[in-house]
Amino acid sequence: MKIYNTLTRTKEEFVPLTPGEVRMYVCGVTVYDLCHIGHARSAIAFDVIRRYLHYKGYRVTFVRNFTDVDDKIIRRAAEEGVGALQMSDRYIREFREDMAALGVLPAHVEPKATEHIAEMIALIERLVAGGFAYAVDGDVYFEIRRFPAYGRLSRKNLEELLAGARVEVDERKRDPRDFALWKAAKPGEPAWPSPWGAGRPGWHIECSAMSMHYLGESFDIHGGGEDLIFPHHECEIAQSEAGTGKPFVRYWIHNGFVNLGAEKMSKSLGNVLAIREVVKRHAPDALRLWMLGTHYRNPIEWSEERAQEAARALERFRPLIADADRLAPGVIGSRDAALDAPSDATALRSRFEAAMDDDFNTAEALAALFDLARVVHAYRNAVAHGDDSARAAFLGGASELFALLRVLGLFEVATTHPVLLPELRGHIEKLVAERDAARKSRDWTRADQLRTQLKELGVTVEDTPSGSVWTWRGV
RNA sequence: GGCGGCGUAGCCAAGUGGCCAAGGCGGAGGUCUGCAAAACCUCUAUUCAGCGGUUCGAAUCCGCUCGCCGCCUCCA
Repeated sequence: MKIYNTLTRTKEEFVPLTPGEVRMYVCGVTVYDLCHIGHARSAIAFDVIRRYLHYKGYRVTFVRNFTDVDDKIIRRAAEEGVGALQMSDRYIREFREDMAALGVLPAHVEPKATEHIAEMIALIERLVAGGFAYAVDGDVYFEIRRFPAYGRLSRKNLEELLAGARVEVDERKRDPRDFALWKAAKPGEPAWPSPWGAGRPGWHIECSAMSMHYLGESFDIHGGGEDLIFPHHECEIAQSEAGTGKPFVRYWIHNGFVNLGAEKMSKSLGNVLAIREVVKRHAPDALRLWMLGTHYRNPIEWSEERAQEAARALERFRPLIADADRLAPGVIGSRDAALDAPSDATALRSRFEAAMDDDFNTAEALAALFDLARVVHAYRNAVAHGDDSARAAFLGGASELFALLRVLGLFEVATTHPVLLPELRGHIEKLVAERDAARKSRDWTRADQLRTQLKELGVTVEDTPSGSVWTWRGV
């Protein structure tokens, strides 16, 4: 399996530190507002990576943090007249709600910065003791010059960084490029006691402290949006490696942006589309399929039309569930229903795996699954036309297909449809039976009338040689 | 200014040296069907922004030109 490593800008063979085990950390969100579809992309990209590693048989430990103390949180909380922690708690709940709606699995550990202040202080003390950091008036800064590898991840030239620095120069710093590890408290701000006085952590230190706390001083994968490469991840490497003297992370993975129109979506530009809004109009699987159609490192442009296309594409898979379920209830969902897939299906599974092994190429992997769907549909047609020998191939192929779709987080629930009330179900079944009777007596007018009536209830009726099949997709 | 990315069919999007350039959406024709829906089959890029070069061979490597975008500041 190959992974594109931002550190080397090449695809590298993936070799975890401990055989059979993967430890990964992904930078989560700063909780001061609702999440937008850019956050959704990052979450889904790493959700798929994590699922695929699990599928490959690795024991995965996945950590995703919450930044719950920060300038923006403090400012927003002050504006709304609520406590900072109260505000961050609220948006953590909102985040979890959004992730659940998107079918993104929870991380194994979801640490909050405010609950790991002690680990941060300990790390900062190590840095000060090692001569990598210095305290000024209750602030503590990391001294960039003491860490020559600074700039390696983002390929920044330190001299140019200095020349191009647009930040206002803080005279107390030894070097304008030095960054804050600890910030002295201003009146009214959340603060914790520390050897340098009351204050709060700088942004970067939390991820170093929490990732090493849960995953060890060296671990396998660290991810996030590509905007985090500099300065965030650059600073994390500096702090962590200066503190421990050990390599911090083996593989750095960064996802591309979601653009709105031609422009990057960002809160500071004010052009954001909340996940909350999007899931009102589009099925989670449609959004996921849309995103996975583009490689995770490439930019992707949001549009309603793209999402609708994805929803139509999804319909190539869906009818197979209902049919497989009718022939052999439970086959699709259950793991122990080990059916032998026909050889054309297993060949496509190999193609799926080869694509995913190549830096998680979900676009290519999906192509294999659409091809697999075509194969399974052909078996389905054969069964529908009375060829009983195709039955096993159909069921085996279908269970293979949906097992692989689930690796991408699609069709998680085997029979995804809204809850159908028993009374409505009874009513529908009565109409379908009535229509069947009309068809038997060749009363086509009546049959078509009933089809129209059913359609108004959200029911699609398909006539097959083995009888009429109906599906309900809500009204 | 520095660093990086992108430009592939009507639209979206894989492919980064060599079988006919994946797949999806859309479109055209056909099979099946009482009608229909779904599905299946066939077709829909002699060509990969443009121009030069390297090579037996390039969408893929190199150079130049044009166009678009990101990072360098909080940001997934």
